[in-house]
This record gives sequence, structure tokens and C-alpha cells, in this order.
Amino acid sequence: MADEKMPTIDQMLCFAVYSAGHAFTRFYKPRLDALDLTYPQYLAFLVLWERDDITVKHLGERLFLDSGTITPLIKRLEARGLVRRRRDEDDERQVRITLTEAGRALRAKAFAIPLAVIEGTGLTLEGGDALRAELIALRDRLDAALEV
Amino acid sequence: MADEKMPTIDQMLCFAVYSAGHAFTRFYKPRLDALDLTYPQYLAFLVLWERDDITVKHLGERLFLDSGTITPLIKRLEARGLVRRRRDEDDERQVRITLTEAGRALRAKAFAIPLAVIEGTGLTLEGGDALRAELIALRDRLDAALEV
DNA sequence: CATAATTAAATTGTACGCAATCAAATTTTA
DNA sequence: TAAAATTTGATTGCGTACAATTTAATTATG
Repeated sequence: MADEKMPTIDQMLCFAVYSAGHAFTRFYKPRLDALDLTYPQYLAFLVLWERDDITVKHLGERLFLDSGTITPLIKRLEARGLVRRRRDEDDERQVRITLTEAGRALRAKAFAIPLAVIEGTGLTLEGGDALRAELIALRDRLDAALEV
Repeated sequence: MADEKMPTIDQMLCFAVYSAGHAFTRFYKPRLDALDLTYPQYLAFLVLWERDDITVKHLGERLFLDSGTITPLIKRLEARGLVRRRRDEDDERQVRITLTEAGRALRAKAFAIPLAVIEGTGLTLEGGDALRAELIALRDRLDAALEV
């Protein structure tokens, strides 16, 4: 005994999540190439299109990413004239991110993407919503279990 | 009209998968630090512990990763004496990966991990299995929709 | 109110992840 | 069987991810 306990990789939930995530990235790739965006950059824009003039910290919290990822990502977008970065006047530790006109205009070119993705998943709206809710609950439980 | 169509990031299934994947990585981190493995390295070992002496291509297919990711990952493990790489004698295009004694021994130290992770998910075995099956089906539909 | 503690970003270093390209080996086919 | 096509893995370059450290700014505390 003490052997034969290790699961096969295909039996593991974590790998199903991991590989499904990569599959999404692959699926998005040709659509996002048309906007010249990577998938994480697209996520950043989804947050920024929703509400502008947010801090690096706030964006990081929405995306579950830290400044080591956000800072260079936003700097690349700034270099392309899609966003602007400036220190908050009241608290200069914070950097606020705003969209430029070009960054705002990008939104129109992204309209077709969500529907194409829903189609790609082969799920109904209800099925997709249920799966999403389960994953969010799972994510939050994993993160909660970490803070001990 | 033509506006108000973009979903919030929290309404998107892809982001739920993406962020749940990162949450898994975070959760694994302290457990895998004890083995001095990253999460992708751990996945590679799961495949190799299952069956040894496989090609880079085979490992890549199991993990849904290409040679640009597999090659340096395996080379790092080789540098630490955990795996060996050698050309296949019959087809020298292929590189076969085998475990060293140290690589095989690592398996014993990993036994406790799966149970801790299941606990972290807060899911029953049945609930986890159902979620896993849905994600695998989703991944395969996304990949199938890509090959047009 | 001076100093300690905290907070927000940025930076550095390591490790994925993948597209594009390349080289070598094998297989096809004309 | 010689040339073309394919296959396999390695390499390069770019863009995440994240831990650890650093710097600057703000807040808490004696």
C-alpha cells in the first residue's frame, strides 16, 4: 500500500481548468489579432471600457494580477497611444489609468467577439452562466483557503 | 443602439476559467515549493510518473503545450538531475524523456498534494468530477471550433 | 511632530506560453 | 531512388505571471 494514489492528469480538476484556459486563449487569438491585442490586454480593456480612470491597484484586483504584470502591460498600451498613465494628485503613490480616444474607439471593433466566443463554447447562456458561477465560487474558495 | 453590448468581465466564462486557473496555481505554490517544482513542472511529472520514456511531442500533446514550452521546461529538470533526454534510436527526430531515480523518488513526496487540493476546492468528489467533465468538453469544443 | 509602519508602483529575476523560424531526419512520390 | 514534402525538436523573440526587493508617499503612533 501507500502506492497507487496519484491521479492521472486527466482526472484532475486543476488541469481541466488549466487546459481550458489555454484553449480559450487559442480561440481568442485570431479575433484579438484583428485588434492587435493579447488576451490579458483585452481583459484590461474590458475593465477600462467599463470604467475609466482607475488605479493600477484597482485594475490588478479586478484581474487578480499584481503590479509586476499590470505595469508593463499598461506601459505597452501607453506606448501605442491607447491609454494614459498619470499620478493621482491627492495620493501620488497611485497611478491612474485613463483611455485615450484611440483606446475608447477600440471598443467598437471588439463588439463581435463575445458572441463568437459564446458560439465557440457550444454552451447555452444558462449552461455558460452556471459553469461560470461554479468557477468563480471555486476560485474564491481556493483563495480563501490560502489566507490562513 | 449598437452600444451597451459588451459584457462585464465578471460575466465572462473565459475570465472565470482564467482567474480560477491562477487561483489553482496560487494554491499549489506552497505545496509545490516543498518539492521545488513549478505547477507546469508538476504536471509534466504527473504524466511521466504515469508512463516513462515518452517523446517531447507526446508530453506536449498530453499537456496541450508546444515544444517552445516543453523543451526549456524539461531541460531545467534535466539540469537538476530529475529527468534524462536522449534521441530515439529508430527515429532521431524524436527525443525521449525518462525519469532518473531522483525524479521517480519525487513521486512519494507528492502524495499528500492531491488530497489537500481537493480539500481546498471545497467540492465533493462528484461535484469536482462533474465540473472537470464540463471543462474538458468545453476545451475540446473550443479546440475543435479552431480547426476550420 | 518626528519616526515607525504601511501602502502603491516599479523593478528585477525566473519561468512559462506561443508564434515564427530553423535544422535535421524521415517519409512520399514522381 | 532523387527531390519534395512532412515531421520533430530547438531556438528566438515577445508577452505574460509572480516573488522579492526597492522607492516614494502616506498614515499611525509615541
